Amino acid sequence: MATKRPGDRTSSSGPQSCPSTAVRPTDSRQPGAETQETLVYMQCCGQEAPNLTERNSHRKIMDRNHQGPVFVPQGRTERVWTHPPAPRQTTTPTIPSCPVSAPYSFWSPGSVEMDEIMAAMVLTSLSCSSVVQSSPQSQNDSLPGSSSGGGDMECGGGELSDSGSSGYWSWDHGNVSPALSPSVAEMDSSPDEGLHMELEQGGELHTAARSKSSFRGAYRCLWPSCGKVLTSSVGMKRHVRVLHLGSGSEQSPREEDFYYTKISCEAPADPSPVSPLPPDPSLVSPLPPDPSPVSPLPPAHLPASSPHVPWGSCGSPLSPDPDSGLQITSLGSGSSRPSSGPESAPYQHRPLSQSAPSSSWQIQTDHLYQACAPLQVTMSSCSPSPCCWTPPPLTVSNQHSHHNTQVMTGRCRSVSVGEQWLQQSSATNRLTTLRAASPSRSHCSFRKGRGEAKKCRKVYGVERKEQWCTACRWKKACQRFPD
DNA sequence: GGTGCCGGGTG
DNA sequence: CACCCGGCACC
Repeated sequence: MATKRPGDRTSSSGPQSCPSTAVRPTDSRQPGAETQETLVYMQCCGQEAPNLTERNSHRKIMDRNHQGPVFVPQGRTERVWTHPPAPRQTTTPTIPSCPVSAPYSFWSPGSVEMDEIMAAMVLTSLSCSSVVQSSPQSQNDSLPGSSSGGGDMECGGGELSDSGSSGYWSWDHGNVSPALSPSVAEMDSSPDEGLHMELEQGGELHTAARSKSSFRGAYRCLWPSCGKVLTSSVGMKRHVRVLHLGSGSEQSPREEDFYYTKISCEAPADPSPVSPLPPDPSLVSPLPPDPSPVSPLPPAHLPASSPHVPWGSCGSPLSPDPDSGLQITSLGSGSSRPSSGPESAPYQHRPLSQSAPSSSWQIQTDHLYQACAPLQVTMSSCSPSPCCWTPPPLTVSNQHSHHNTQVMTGRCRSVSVGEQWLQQSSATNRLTTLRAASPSRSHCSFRKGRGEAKKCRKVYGVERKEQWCTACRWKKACQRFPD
């Protein structure tokens, strides 16, 4: 019943999810995610991360993940959840070198502070660099002890990233540890990752400290809630294949190309904190790697893009950043979508190689699609208001997610697209998504604005009812063009 | 009023 | 389940 639903939302999602969200992103909501993040940050900053014990284990996992192509979402989630306790561990390390002095206050005992700190850090990092990467394993193993907090960061990032959120972590570390010149070691050897890029970035960042803009070429994952940025195409392909397409078996190698785009950005000086390409922590992949990317949705970019918001891993929407959307958008089809205002963001992202336009559409659609599902999940994880586009149903740990998942999940996958529709809808969808994202969690919801969604009825018309998806025919939620 | 979809009914 | 439809929220 309609009435009922709304109620649910409010009760579960609204209040609970964002208790005091407005102010602070990380609150009690999701202990797991938040804590984790916190942890990561701390470590990164502090580097020494005394608490590594737990970390280490995680790292290992991460490392594995990095190296190994296969990520198990579950792993991520679990890890994440496990963390919660960890934060406390962070003792008050004396971390002198962190550039970001203010934030560091986190050492101080309140978790709350931690949150704030995190937020600050995130902002900082965002401004500094957009590009991130999952870090290589090697560092992790070696441990943070060595001066580089970077290692930890990455680790943390890695995990997250692996899980889907990774990207942003990485950059965080970059930002965070500007002072620390990331030791070369950090960079690590794996060619896949395109570490060298990091190096450069790191170096620049460190040197210039976030203030300047460093140019980088990187590959950004276009997957809806994943904003992961890698320096190497190979690494990105792998990322896409593993995390988004599934173990990568089915898809033709080519397919990955559609899911990422090359970007060159000048970072830093970016005034807008949010904008940086955030690798969306959110995530990713739970969706079954559907080989055929067919989903009507336009690039979920928006949501994805914003994801950068570190906290929560939510993708983002905290602050509805138009910026984020930009990047992704571009790739859709260069020609077709000029760029909506927001898209024109400061960063210049270039759609790289997306070869066939048509394909790109599909991809986008998929993203959206997926995005939907994930969203719910994300929300849960995201602490603050934002909701999110994140992903993995796996993570479902929250209240919100429950219902969302149920609903969304179901729909996610079926779909064949009405191409035409896509184009039109894509634009609209985007908007929709944005909206949804920005408001608080609730949006994820089910009933979305009517006007924007095109369903079978609109697409095919009543006359061609045969072509409607069964759900539409039965007056159920449209499966073909899910919100 | 048209649409999208939940909730419920029937076979 | 598949197939329908009443009814309601949205637009």
